[in-house]
Amino acid sequence: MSLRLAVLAMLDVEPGSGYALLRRFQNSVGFFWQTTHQQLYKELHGLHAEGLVDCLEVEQDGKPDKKVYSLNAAGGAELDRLLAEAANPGKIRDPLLVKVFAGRRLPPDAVKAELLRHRALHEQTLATYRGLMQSFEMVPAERRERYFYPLQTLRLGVLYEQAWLQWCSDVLADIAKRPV
Amino acid sequence: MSLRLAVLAMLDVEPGSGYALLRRFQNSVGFFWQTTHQQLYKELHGLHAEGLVDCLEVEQDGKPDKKVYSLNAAGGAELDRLLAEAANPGKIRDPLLVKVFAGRRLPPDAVKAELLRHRALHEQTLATYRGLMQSFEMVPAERRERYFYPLQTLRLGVLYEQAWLQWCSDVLADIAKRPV
DNA sequence: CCGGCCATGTAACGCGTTACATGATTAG
DNA sequence: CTAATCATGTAACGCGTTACATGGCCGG
Repeated sequence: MSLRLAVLAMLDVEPGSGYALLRRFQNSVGFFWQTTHQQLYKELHGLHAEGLVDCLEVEQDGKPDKKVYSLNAAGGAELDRLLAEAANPGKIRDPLLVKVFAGRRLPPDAVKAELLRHRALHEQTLATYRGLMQSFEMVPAERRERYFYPLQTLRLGVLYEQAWLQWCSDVLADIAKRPV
Repeated sequence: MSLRLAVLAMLDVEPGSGYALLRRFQNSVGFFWQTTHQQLYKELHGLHAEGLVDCLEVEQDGKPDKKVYSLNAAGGAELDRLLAEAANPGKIRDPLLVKVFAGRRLPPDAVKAELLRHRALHEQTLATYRGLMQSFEMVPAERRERYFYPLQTLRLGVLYEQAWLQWCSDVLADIAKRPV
């Protein structure tokens, strides 16, 4: 149900076409709840069929026509209902940990290489989150209140990536210390 | 493919029935790659059909019969092949973040309550991981080498839960600081 | 007697991913 | 000329979850 919640929340902020929503998605909620355009369109169809969103077809010149979706009263109620439901924490699900678990079977250099690669990837993601957080700081103070909660989610992203970086470094250090 | 990798890795350590594997799973790899008995049995059937594991039916008295699976040469080769493949980092996927993202629509107390609940859950999980790490310390030094890699994965669990705890506390503090 | 453990499975459904498909405009 | 952007969709497949199903043994 989180995709539905995410879509309704996006539409609550601002109406938009599936395409536009997807791009907004990928630069915000998408960091901690991924989706594809196929799923998004399907969800929008579903929401429309249930009467939770309104749809307006807009003709454009030079660009394909689009369908602009917006939240209606029923959709707002549904959003509030979903927000009131308790959610369980998501669980860790990372292929790298499965590989490291079985690391004994691999030559140490292969493990090291993979850890270095992942550390670099996590550094990149961390930089992305930091960049986004900085861009929030440029929002004028009177409008910053609107972005209070989205900003908080980014803070988790930063802590999350830092934890992974720390771990990659720790494990690399431990491997180096091992008797050969 | 991570389930397959995890199953092969478990069988590499020690053969066992689907049921026994599941329990071992839930106290080790299962922390960062979840599965259910249904999926496990399916995977074992598949591995057997592909000739990657051997299966021995064992009759027991007082208990139902069981099928003990063990890794064969082909399975070992497959395991090494999967281990050699590069894996991508898993992405964050947590409903709580979706909710917090849309937090504006909720009364602050509801957000606080949910954060407190999640903080308690993460504290529990952290305690579990810490307990498991301690039990590793009791393994005699000469056999500890075998558990080097599994122990490393637990360290990530600890860092991960600590990051979440930190975040819950940070957000709660920030909410408290806000102008009402 | 009831619930939990041991042990294995089938079936239905939904979510997620990948591939396939179209077609105009614009920037390099 | 090529690639990207805008814009929407269908189809197939596999992974994951939940429910359903069975049945003996053991401890409280």
